[in-house]
Amino acid sequence: MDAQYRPEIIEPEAQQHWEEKQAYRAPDPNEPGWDSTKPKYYCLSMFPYPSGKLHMGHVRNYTIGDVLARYHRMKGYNVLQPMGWDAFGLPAENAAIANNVAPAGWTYANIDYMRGQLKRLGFAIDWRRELATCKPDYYRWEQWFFTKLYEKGLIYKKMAAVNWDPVDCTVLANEQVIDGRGWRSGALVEKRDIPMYFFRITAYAEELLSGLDNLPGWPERVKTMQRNWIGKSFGVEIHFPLNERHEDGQDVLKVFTTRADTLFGVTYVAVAAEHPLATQAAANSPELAAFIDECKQGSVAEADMATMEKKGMDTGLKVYHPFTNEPIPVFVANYVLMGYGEGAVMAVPAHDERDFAFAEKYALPIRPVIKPTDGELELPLKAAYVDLGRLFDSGDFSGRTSDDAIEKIALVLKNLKLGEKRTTWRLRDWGISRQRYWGCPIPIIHCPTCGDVPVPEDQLPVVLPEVVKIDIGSPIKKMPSFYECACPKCGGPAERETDTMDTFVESSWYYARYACPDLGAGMLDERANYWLPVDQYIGGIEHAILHLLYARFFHKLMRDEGLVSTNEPFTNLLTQGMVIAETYYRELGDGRKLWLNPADVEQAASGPILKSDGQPVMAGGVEKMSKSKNNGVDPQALIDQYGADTARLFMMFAAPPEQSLEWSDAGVEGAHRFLRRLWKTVHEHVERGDVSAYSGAELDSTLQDFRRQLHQTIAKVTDDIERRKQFNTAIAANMELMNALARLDGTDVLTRSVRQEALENIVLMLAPIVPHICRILLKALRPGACLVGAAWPTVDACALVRNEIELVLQVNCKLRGQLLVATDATRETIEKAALESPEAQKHMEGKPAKKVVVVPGRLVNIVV
RNA sequence: GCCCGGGUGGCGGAAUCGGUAGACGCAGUGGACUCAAAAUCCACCGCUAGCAAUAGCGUGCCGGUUCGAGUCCGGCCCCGGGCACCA
Repeated sequence: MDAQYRPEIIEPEAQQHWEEKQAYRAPDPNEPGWDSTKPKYYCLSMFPYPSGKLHMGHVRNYTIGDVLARYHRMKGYNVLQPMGWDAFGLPAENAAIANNVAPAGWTYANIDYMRGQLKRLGFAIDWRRELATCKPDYYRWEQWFFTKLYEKGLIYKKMAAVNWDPVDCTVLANEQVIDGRGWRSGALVEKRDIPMYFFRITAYAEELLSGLDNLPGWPERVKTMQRNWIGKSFGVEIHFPLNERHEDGQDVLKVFTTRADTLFGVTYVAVAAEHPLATQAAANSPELAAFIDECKQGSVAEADMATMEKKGMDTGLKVYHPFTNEPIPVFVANYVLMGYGEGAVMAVPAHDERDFAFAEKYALPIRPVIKPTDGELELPLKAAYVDLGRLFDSGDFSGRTSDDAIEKIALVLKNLKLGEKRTTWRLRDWGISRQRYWGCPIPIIHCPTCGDVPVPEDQLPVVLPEVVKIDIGSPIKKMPSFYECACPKCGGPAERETDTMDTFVESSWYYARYACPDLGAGMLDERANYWLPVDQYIGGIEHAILHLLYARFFHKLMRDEGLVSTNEPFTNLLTQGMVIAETYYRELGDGRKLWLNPADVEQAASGPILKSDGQPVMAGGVEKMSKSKNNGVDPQALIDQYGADTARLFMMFAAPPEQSLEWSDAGVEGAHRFLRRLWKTVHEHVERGDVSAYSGAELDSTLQDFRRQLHQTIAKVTDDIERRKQFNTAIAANMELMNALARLDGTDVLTRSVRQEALENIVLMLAPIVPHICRILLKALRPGACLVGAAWPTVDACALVRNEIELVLQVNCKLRGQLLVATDATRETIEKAALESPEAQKHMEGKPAKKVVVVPGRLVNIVV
């Protein structure tokens, strides 16, 4: 064994060895190497978008996955850890325009570079399963599945709003709309309705909601976010007649409310700008038409809708209160969403904050009808009273509680045929059409006679041309060779759909395809049912809702198509916190921002400056590492300087996985120092000659204490990795053990055998985190041993036994000393010993004890 | 704006079920080794007062429950993630 720790030599050597031996190949059932007695463990990290280089978030994500994969391998599982590329997406098009290259070439070059980086980090990946979603052998099955769903009616077409840039004449992603303007053109963005395909995710809303209750391995916060997102709410649909006389079959304005108890407090109703009533009223009011146009400005993003100034305009139309027949004005309001509920809301300013603000702004009446169950309202209201309570000024319903009134009002409305109880969902159907080039083509042919016809299976895949010239707008929309085709039904001339699919579609089923990436005859085969569900899924918390909900949805779609047999795709979920970093930018002349990488910026006395020109830059706040804000930190420099093990160790030691982490490389030295110390310790030990690990001779108290710490550490580290998934404390425990080992001097055989036992176990415990160095150290300690196939350490229960324990002694909750008692001491003995101890006597100052609290194994607190 | 998290020394963090706040590491200070430096090793290291023993304060802020709160409850402030076309 070399006296020096040289990661630059041992790491590539280990990686080459693993690759040659296919050490991390995960055998499928009945393949060579498959062992039917081993339980399977499918460990999956979210695949990366090939943006160019890895960033620290990737290192964090994949190291967590690798630690869990390697740990379970040591525990005797048949472990699958695959890797692939979420290869379609917007950044490829942007890069293509900026550098005048084709998105495909750019993407493949990035994949090659990033694959090299992943291999350099030494992850135990089965690389033969690698897939890229932009390859036809992957997306052809997505297209095939699309046609199946289309035939089942689970996909349909409707009009929906997009961000329209009127200067570039192109659709913009929400990310490309900044302060209501197109990022390239700077033009004011408009909402425009275009036809789009939708996945009927709402048909699965109930199951997506209830299924969360059967996912104990998911973080509660993710389940809460998904529940809120799905947003099942029970309420009442109320019909406001458009005519004064209530007659059957008359026109009504439908609204949905969860607060039917406030019905007598309605002082106006508000409809969305796209609502038919608004259109009708605008026909003879140019002023209103102008206002409706104004509402159509701005982006379609909900965050923009919710933060913009609430505006409205009276349509002049009236509806009539279903109970009192009172006329109620109809407003058009920019905050009412056409896509949610009925595109109309009843407004109760007294009991809704938004309505209250709106009513104050437009001097509309505020009519309180709910008061606290055990008190009175302070009138006039200074703010909306939004809690449930008791009704007043509400006709026959006055005096009832809110809950009671909601039931009763729904019943009476139903009898009047003016409404009924209803369940609504916040979840909307999933629009998947994108007017972009670099995505999976939607397999539909538009025929003037037959309408929309799905592409037959034998004509799949619809291949996306990879060699294109790209500027603003999708090249396939200008490419007759792509879109001109014959109708599969009637054979007449027809046109192919030129929209592509949302990239979330590819990432909704890739986890299943890893089981059988080579399958040419179908989407999935029996191997998927062996490996699925994923036992451990690891990825960023930013995917808590969309990606994870879509993947759950897709799994159910695949189940109902008979492709998989389980209900949920991911049994256990670990949501890693974001790696965040400061963002820096400079304003360009036209108001746009040029984002600068933190690596190119340094802190001067005057503030941040660009290293290259020494001129100041603006700090834009701390955000998740991303391509668009250019604040990703490339791990390559770290790997080059210290090696993969140090990068992995430091990343795992920096913070627990679920916590967000502001990037700083302060402390990398310490991680590296620890590995050098570990190397040196093993080297010195083995240089003294072979010794076998301790096996049961009589020990003095020092060695006994040390062995107890060793086996406590094994227990703790096992629990930290397996249950707590907290690696920083697992590393810290090993560091403490190393510190204790360093204090253990003595070169007799017994001490050396205990040291051998400790070092073997430390090396095995650290192996999932720093596999390269541990591979060499294990070989040095146990000549002939191999890390691949090594077993996880076990706890020697005998080493943990102790006769006495130390309790904390408190007087009035203040720490006053320690108390050594027998492990099996009774409460009475402990109390007596505590009261008699000199520390207690001193601080009790002769006063009698009011109470003595004994917490077994922990402390005694004497209250005086 | 709405939904979900987080806030502990100079810094990253620990305290797992309400029981010793600050493990482990970084930075810093002092020392050993060295011609010197690097590396390594040893010691100290929350704040205030004190020579010290020790005392008081201390987990974003305000209040509450409890013998006991970083941990539980109520209210606020700040930071991060998501908001359906970034992935």
